[in-house]
Amino acid sequence: MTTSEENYLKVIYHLSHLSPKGVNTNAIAAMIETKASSVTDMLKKLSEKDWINYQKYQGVSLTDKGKLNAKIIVRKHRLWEVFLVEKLGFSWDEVHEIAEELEHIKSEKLINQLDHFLNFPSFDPHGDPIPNAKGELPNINKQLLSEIEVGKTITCVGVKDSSVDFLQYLNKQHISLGTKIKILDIEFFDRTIKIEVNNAVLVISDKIANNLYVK
Amino acid sequence: MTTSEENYLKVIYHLSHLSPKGVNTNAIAAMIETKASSVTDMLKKLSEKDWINYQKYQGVSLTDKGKLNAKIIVRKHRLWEVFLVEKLGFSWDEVHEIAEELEHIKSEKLINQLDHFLNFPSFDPHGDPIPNAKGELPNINKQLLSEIEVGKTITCVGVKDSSVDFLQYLNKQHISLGTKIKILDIEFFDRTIKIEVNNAVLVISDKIANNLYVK
DNA sequence: AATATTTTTTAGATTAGTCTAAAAATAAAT
DNA sequence: ATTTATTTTTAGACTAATCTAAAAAATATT
Repeated sequence: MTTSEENYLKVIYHLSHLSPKGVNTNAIAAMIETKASSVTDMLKKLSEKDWINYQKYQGVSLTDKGKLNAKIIVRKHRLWEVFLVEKLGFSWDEVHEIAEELEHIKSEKLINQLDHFLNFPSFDPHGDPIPNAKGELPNINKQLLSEIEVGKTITCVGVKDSSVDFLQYLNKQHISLGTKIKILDIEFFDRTIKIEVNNAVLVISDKIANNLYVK
Repeated sequence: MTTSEENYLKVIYHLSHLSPKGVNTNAIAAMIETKASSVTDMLKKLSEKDWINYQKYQGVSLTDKGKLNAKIIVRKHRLWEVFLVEKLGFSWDEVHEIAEELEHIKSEKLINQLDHFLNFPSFDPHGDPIPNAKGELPNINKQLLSEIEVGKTITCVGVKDSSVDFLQYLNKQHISLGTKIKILDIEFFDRTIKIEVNNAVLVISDKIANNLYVK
């Protein structure tokens, strides 16, 4: 499997959660930052290898084989992210790009030894679940902060948007995984939320609340 | 710098120690496992970028810029090897291939943090010196076992040939870095050497003695 | 239902790295 | 000093992954 093929599988895997009935060519092109025509070419190749179900103009889905391959890549990506943060002292907003390269290193033994070395973590530094060696995902029960009612105190367990910008916003507010948050008030007009974090009061937008997972 | 370019620089760096007056096209081709014509094409490109001194039919040498780049790749390769052995529990005969991939991961911060995490090692699992971030190599004083005289007791500090076959031979004989070896006798006829290792007597060939570094 | 818009695919070209086969230069042997 | 052998380079072709431009299919709009 080439690096390029792996990237396509991974992107289709992620997009198929948003559009379960079939992933569009243009959506893939946007994620990979390439042209739709390049995507079509690759889809034919992936279909040839039986990793995706592809019918012209119909959108694609992963086969079982393709899904397992995709999960193994996601597993590698997330384990390397844990390594970078836990062992090498990187911050959670610096690791994605490096993990994008590390995820393509081939050795199966490497990744299983790494898993062991890291003590078989279930979640990466952004709270995303790490598939085990069989591709199985840990159970998760988490909600968006925007779904919590006034008065409740919850714990931050993940981010939906793990862009550098959002992560750095959270750094600035001293919000990280494990941070306790109390919902003080929700403004009806614009869904702005007043919260208590680290013994301080903070007002956050709808957009923030829609990208923070809590439990 | 592409992975392929990095591999050429690395190979030229290693070969230039064996043939300091200029590295031959065919020698490079043999190491990279490619054809001489492919090497010629790449030499033109590397020369274009000012990483090698190249004149048709004359053999090549690295420029200062090229040498520094090569050393950074060697640094990465050897640091990853230390990581694999020290942290992930790999054996010294398993790490080369994986490090061949890891050495091409781009982040400079990554490699410096890894260096720190590993406690700034000076030598890799085969006893080869690790360049520091500036490309400087640690001082080494080592000799081949074949150069030691009868009666001396020395310590194994490295291997010249780090092929899987040789390393596994050493595993079988329980010889590793740090192992003490006493020279009991040298057979004049075939340069076979009788040694004492781990409280046992062992006879080793000329070829073995020519590939073990000791101090 | 016909037309316009968007999405997707095809056709043909490009680039990096490789290859084979043949030509040219260098080195070795008579 | 020729001839022979070896090494290196050139010329032209191939593959994977990409691109642009145009055609075809699907979807949305009137």
